[in-house]
Amino acid sequence: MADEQTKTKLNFIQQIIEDDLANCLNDGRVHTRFPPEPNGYLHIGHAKSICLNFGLATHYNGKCNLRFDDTNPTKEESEYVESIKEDVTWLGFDWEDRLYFASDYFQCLYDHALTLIKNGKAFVCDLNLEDMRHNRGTLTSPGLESPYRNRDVAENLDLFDRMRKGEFPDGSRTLRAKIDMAAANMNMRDPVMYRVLHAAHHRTGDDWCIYPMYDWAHGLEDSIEGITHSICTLEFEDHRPLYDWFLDQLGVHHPKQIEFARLELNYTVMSKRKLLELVEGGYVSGWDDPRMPTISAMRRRGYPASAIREFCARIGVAKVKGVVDIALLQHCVRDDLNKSSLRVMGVIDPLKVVIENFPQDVVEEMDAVNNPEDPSAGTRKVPFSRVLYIERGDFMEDPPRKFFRLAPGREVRLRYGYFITCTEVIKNDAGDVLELRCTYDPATRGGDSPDGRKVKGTLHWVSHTSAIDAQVRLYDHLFNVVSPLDVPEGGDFKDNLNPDSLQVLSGCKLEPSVKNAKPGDRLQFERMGYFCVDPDSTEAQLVFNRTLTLKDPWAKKQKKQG
RNA sequence: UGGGCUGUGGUGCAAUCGGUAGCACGUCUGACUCUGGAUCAGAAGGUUCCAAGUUCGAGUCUUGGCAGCCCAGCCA
Repeated sequence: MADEQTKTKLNFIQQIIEDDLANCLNDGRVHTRFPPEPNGYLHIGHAKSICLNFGLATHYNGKCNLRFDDTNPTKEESEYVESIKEDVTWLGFDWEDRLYFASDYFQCLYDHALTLIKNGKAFVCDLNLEDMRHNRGTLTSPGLESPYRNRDVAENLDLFDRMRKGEFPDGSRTLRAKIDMAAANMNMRDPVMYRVLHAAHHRTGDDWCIYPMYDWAHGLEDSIEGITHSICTLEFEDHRPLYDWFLDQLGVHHPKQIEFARLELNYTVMSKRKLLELVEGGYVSGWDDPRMPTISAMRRRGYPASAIREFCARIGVAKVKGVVDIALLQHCVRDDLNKSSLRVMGVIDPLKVVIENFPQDVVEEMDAVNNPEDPSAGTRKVPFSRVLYIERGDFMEDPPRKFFRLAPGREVRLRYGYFITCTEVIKNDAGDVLELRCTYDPATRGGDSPDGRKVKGTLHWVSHTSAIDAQVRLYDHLFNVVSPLDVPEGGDFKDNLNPDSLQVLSGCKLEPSVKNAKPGDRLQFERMGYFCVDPDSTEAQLVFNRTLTLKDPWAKKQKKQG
């Protein structure tokens, strides 16, 4: 697989790694990991982390583990584990035989906790949630030490053992690290290491009724796996001293944690909690609704993995929190698809055209180029006949200046077909255009005029004789504002949902060559954009998602003028 | 009236030992074209958060401010 990271200059993480390498740290080893919690589907922000961690590993000839951080059984499910594995693989990365789970380490973590207790560095606390909160103090004032803080080792050992055996109800007791209730860093104020939780775990079932907290588990997991560089997001900067403390107390392998800014994209939200809310509230059809910023949604929509990787390489890595313009992602997708997509003609909003001087029962086979960017893609035949369809938007009865397409009395080219001239407009009583009558110039077969005559417009079209009916789903931003989370007092981010983000069109007409398209296949419908066959397709009807439109200055101008 | 982190064109990133700000996306012009695509050529856009200092020279160093983000879950 192409290593996009080699193309760019060193980012600050690579600089740190190269310094470490130069100093012979970790025997020259580079070992990273991608540690998702299986409580939701992966999104484009995770793709950044995945590309970073796996990319760094391949770049430095190291390894990258996939480890599920499943320390909270109340939120985690196997469905998420499976989707995450699928997404990482689809993105093009391989954890080989290094698939791990935090739950694999529960016993090990427990034993380490025993060590801390024996060394007087951890204690069982009987404070309830409210009292503990109260005793924690505030950002500007120190906390109060727990009255249970100085229990002796034997009692702590006994109580912790009984916690594990299930003698105490949820929330009644915790195991806490004994650090410093007056620390300016809140994370150091005797943090909870274990809580009692009588909940079934997706992998360990009912084996445990106490579960380790993230802060206790995470750094140790990295240590156990021999991770050299623990790359995580900015909000864990203040947690680093705590991980350092645990690791130093235990005297175990000590990875170096490096924090970077997570990806934010405009016109969308990136929090798993909010995405879950959209899914559960039925605002979208599921985690893979093509409007979602999830990897599975992008895959379904037709974004190539290579385009996502390229995007992740281009946005760079830094500690500055920012918001990337979704236009950059779209640019990467277009750039990728432009080179790789086979072209085909499809009319999304059909308008019937009758070529009056074209013979009744003749069907001609026209030669069409499959991909002008790639001659090796070859050509195909497209049927042309007396009755065909063009895009409704390609005709205007009373066109404005600079409208290059069809209008009464005007001549345009049908791509790979003939020049046609509109001679008559047939309307119903309401004035809606029902069909167009045209004539064609037989001398322009294939789309070139022997007399050198030029036309301004070239239209795509589909022959009525062999058109395939399809459903096409058009998408726009899920939210209609740049920053969906910016809401007035009392507002909700869902108020910013774009009511027109999905448009479903049926009766679209496609050229016969797409007949055997399979879910996941990507095509360009000439002039209309890139499309991808949706899994909802049936024998009876193909369903296409529009991945993206082509760049369209005309449409943009129209939109600007309202 | 705590701690941590961060401030470079609209946006995202660059700028080796301090050497006079560059790339990409976006925007706007043209050219070309059997996709109003692609491609090509060009333009606009920056007191590098502010101030003082060191220096021949500061985005880079020093000091002092200011602003933004994160932290008070038995979530991760």
